[in-house]
Amino acid sequence: MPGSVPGGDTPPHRYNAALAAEIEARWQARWAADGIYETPNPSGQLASDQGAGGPKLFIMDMFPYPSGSGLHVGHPLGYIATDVYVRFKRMAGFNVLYTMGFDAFGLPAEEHARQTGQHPRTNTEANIDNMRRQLDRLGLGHDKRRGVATTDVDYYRWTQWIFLQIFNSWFDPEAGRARPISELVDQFSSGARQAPDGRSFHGLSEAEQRELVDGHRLAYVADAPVNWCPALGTVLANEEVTNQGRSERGNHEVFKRPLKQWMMRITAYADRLLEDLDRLDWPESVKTMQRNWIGRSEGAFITFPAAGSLKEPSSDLEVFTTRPDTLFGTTYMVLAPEHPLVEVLTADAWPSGTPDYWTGGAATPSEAVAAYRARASEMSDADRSESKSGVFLGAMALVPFTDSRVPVFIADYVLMGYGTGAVMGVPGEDQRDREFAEAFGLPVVRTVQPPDDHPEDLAYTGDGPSINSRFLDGLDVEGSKALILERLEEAGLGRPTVNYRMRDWLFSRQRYWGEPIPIVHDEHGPVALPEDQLPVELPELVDWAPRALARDSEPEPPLGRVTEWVETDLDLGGGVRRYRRELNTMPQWAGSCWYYLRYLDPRNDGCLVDPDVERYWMADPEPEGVGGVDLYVGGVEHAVLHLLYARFWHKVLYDLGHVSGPEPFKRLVNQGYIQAYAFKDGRGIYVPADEVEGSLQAGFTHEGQPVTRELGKMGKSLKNSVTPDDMYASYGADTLRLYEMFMGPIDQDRPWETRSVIGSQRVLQRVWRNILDEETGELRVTDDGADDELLRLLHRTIDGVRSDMEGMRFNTAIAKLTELNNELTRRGSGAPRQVADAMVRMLAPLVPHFAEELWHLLHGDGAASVAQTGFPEADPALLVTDTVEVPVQVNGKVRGRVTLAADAGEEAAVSAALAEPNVAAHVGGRELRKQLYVPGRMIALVV
RNA sequence: GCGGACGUGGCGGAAUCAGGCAGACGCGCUGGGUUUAGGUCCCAGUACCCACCAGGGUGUGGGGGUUCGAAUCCCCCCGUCCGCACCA
Repeated sequence: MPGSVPGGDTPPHRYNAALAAEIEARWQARWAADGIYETPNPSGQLASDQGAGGPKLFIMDMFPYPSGSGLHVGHPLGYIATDVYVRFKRMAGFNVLYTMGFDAFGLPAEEHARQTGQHPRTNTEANIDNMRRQLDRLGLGHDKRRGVATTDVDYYRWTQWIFLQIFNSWFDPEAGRARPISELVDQFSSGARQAPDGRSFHGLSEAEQRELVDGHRLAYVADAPVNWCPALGTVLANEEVTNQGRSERGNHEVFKRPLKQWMMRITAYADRLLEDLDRLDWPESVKTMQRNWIGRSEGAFITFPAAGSLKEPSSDLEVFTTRPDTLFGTTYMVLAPEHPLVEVLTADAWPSGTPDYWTGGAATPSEAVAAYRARASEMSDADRSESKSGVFLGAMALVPFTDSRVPVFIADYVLMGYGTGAVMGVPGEDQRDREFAEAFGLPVVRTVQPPDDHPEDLAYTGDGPSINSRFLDGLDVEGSKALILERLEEAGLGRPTVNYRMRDWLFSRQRYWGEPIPIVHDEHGPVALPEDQLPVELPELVDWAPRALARDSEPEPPLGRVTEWVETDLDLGGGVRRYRRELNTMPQWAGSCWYYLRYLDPRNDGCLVDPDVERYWMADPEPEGVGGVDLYVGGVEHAVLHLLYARFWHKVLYDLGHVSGPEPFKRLVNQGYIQAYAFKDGRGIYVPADEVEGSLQAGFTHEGQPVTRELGKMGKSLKNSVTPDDMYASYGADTLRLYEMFMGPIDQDRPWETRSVIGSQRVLQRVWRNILDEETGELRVTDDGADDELLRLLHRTIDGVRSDMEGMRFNTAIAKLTELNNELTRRGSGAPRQVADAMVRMLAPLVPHFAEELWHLLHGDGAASVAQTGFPEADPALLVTDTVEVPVQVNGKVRGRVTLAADAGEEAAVSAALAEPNVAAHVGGRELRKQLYVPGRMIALVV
């Protein structure tokens, strides 16, 4: 334990873990008592008598889930970074809103409840307390009054309120935005908008009217195939299912199951979610992930009349394609195995001449289809991609504008969830179709002339003149697309369309520990509760007994067990009636979709946020700006889910006039992960990393046995966690903060090395010693002014640290401060007061307790907090120098340095360079072919 | 396969935005000092090779190019990490 040796000869006033602990506790208590991190609102309950000074800034971390297992040193990395930045900005004169809440609904608390019988709220609150304790020790400058937990009834009341806003809205495609559902009802009612089948709205029954209107809502109930995860006892959003078809949480099996579920119409916002990405200051990787997730592609729907072996003559096939120009290269069609037309199209018997390998060896098409479907449902997605498979339906389809009849197959390379679940097979122009055609002996017709060097056996996807395409021949891809679409539209057989990979957001969960959905049901469907009946509080639920979570079980919302709660008598307008409550709860993402808004006005019980307060913090100063949180820091794992859902909700609230800008998060930074070495023994079992001995050269051992080293995520499973509590005990919170910020750029992953932490403590010890005598505790600062050289170094440091802090390059800011302090150390005497003063203020954002202690030693106990002083400003006059030392290159190699007047011209610079002996030796009297002087940077000579 | 990011000492990283002294700062390591000892703390050295020094040569994954000058800009290749992945 460095610095904590008892009874040694450690000087009594050395800065070590014990002293740090005392300083940190003392200042944290004082800061809390003085409320120095409380940020005023412009009006309302959190306004200040002094008013809100300086330009506003809203800085946020992604709020954590209060896990029961505690923190490791990787967790606070982002929090420390935002805290340093916030403190810097406050000292630079900004009114900064900075706080933290908890995303506290979720599965783990409910699982814990099932195991222990303890109410999830008890467990959740205990976890929050523990996490607060660990985080408070870091000295983060949060405005504690503003922290919220999504599980607070006063909070989820507003989550439910937002749900009602969404439920009570529809997306008007002409206006391109959400509007109140009442305006849609008015349109139907007045006849301005026709019901789809041309009937008058007033001619519809109540049930029909409700169904029509409900079908337009942004939150709606749909009977759709959903991801049912029996092991978790709930359905999951597409976003929560991995590519392997398993649950992201826990890696459990997930099954497709048709169910009535709440959906959110996020697809209506697909284009706006895509377009506005261009206006955000976000990492390019995150924008790319969102673009890929939305998956916009322009193409066309084309109708292929079914031909032959028809049970129903009208069962035409509609496909989606991005390449309508290749229509005449269609030599077959494929439906997804689950496609609803499969039953209709499947022939009674194989047409004569059907090859055996088209039948899957079955006696009839129906048997082949049944067998293929059964096989496909058992195969994992990974197995599927191995090779192309499928079976013939015995049916044919007609290619538009031709007499060409092509066979119809089902195959699992066509997905029901994308486009129409049916494709036209064009093996000449699509490599997947090519592979299928080869497997099934289907003809290949090229419709675009490939270049001469294009391999014969590959599809050609590039541009070129159309061939074998009738009236398209000779046109390029672009021209062919335009003409074929024109002809298809004339013929009523096709139209341009935009297709998205993104689907609507599946919003309901069969869980207890989530926000109740504020809906009741009557015989016609869902009815919104009026706002004055919010919150709908979670009923107490005592029955935590686990249910059988068998593979073939049905989703069962736990709230259904609270029978006296389920049935409720309400007067929603037409007198008291009996309603049945909605039993599903919201997904964990709901609470995190809008918490940044509640930070602004956490105690307001009249609205979710006061409009005046919202505008102050969220409106963009630039007229073209998107507004929102000025800086949002969090892990890249939320690139799609949380950040997409929050943007969607924010846009709905924007359309309805509740917020002032279209985007919630103007600037996003992803902090890197802290990795740690993990060690495996000979059996491949991880051993506790802190018990391993040895080195890379000598080899690593655990209890005498050799172990192998690898780098991985810090955590329990790799037995390589290091906790902040360990670091507080060994070094103190300020050293931990300094080390984490010094390790590297904020957005980069980096390996944790406990043995390196000592370096950051040494830096602080040396600063301490330059200001204070370790033996006596007396100040060592001198009242002599700093000499010119030191003063210039100080101001260069201020200039550099300021711009590094501004750019969140804390590692280089720390390096510059270390250099300044090393210079003081080199000089040996005490630091001149003005230098000590500036250095302490520059350190204050990084090591707030340490700096506060020194600040008060320098200025007396009655002084204001260093956090409330200004950040030092560089004197421009001290940044320019009279003379500069410039390297001299001869033929591209540095051969010497000369000192020049700062304003020296090229001739003076070159003659000074030639006078330098080593330069002269390399020039060797030869004639200069070229000379140039980049003022202050470089003299280059060419001979 | 497609898309993105990246590649610098034994290690983390700096210089990359704007081409201009590569290796700031820290860890580790080596030597020395303090200390009864270990640890702590302090001082010096530390890219590689040659050299007593002065100095010279090589060097930023590899190859090529632009330039007086390239870690930085351009092209090709190799490698690592991340995301997507039969999306019609």
